[in-house]
Amino acid sequence: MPELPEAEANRRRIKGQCLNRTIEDAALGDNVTYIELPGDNERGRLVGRQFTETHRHGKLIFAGSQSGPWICVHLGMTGKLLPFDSPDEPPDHTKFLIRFEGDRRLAFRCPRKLGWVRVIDSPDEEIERIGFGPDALEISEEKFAGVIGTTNGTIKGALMAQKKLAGIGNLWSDEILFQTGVHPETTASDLTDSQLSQMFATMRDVLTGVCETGADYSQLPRTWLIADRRAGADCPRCDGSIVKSKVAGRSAFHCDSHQQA
DNA sequence: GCGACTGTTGACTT
DNA sequence: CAAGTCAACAGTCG
Repeated sequence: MPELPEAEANRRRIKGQCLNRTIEDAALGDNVTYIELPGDNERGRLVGRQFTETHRHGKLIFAGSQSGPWICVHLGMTGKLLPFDSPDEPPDHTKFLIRFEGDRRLAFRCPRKLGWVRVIDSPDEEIERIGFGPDALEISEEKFAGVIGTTNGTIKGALMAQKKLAGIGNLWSDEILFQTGVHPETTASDLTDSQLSQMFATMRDVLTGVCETGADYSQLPRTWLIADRRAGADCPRCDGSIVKSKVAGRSAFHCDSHQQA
């Protein structure tokens, strides 16, 4: 579950179920080669501490406290943070497991091992270190227009560039462009002020809308692309049809009628 | 069984 | 700066 709304749904689970409980243990799961996870010393730093607050920036999820330490989690393609209670067993493909006092547990499930977990001192420092741009739900319209409108590459690539704008990936970039009526290969710097303004509003609508459902796509309006995001599907907004292409190295889906190049 | 997908990013080359 | 390719991984689908 990898973009901003999915990260937000995972953050909320931690906030709801894993705060203010003393950590008794932090352990690695099975088969953890090739995946970045905290080492012995870093895991040891968590023991005896509590998470008292959470934070999210783009696709990154944080849990920690003012005095630290924090965990910083990236979900990759298939990562998920799953709180549960003993004696239930952790899910398959659990790579990192925190045991809180009492029965509460937090599992990081990550079958494809493209996600990671770090123990850090400060979310802001980590965001700075990685070099992420502003969070897509915190950026102002002016800064959005400045950052996106000056990119010489494709608009789809610009929306997905985490160092410009953090939080949007393949799926929701397609949705935003679909709803704004802009072709994914449009050169970003060719967009008009009006198009950028409309795209900013649509971006917020899409991201907040998905967040409100807890990233349950079945609850999203039928007029969105998401349910028909496959080659040959009828466009849910006009009499066009959905075509698949490759833009910025990713599979892109758009309507051949209301998203003209 | 094989090959080609897949919501991620990073390194590297053009 | 940006695009394209390859790489990392494992599950799923045809």
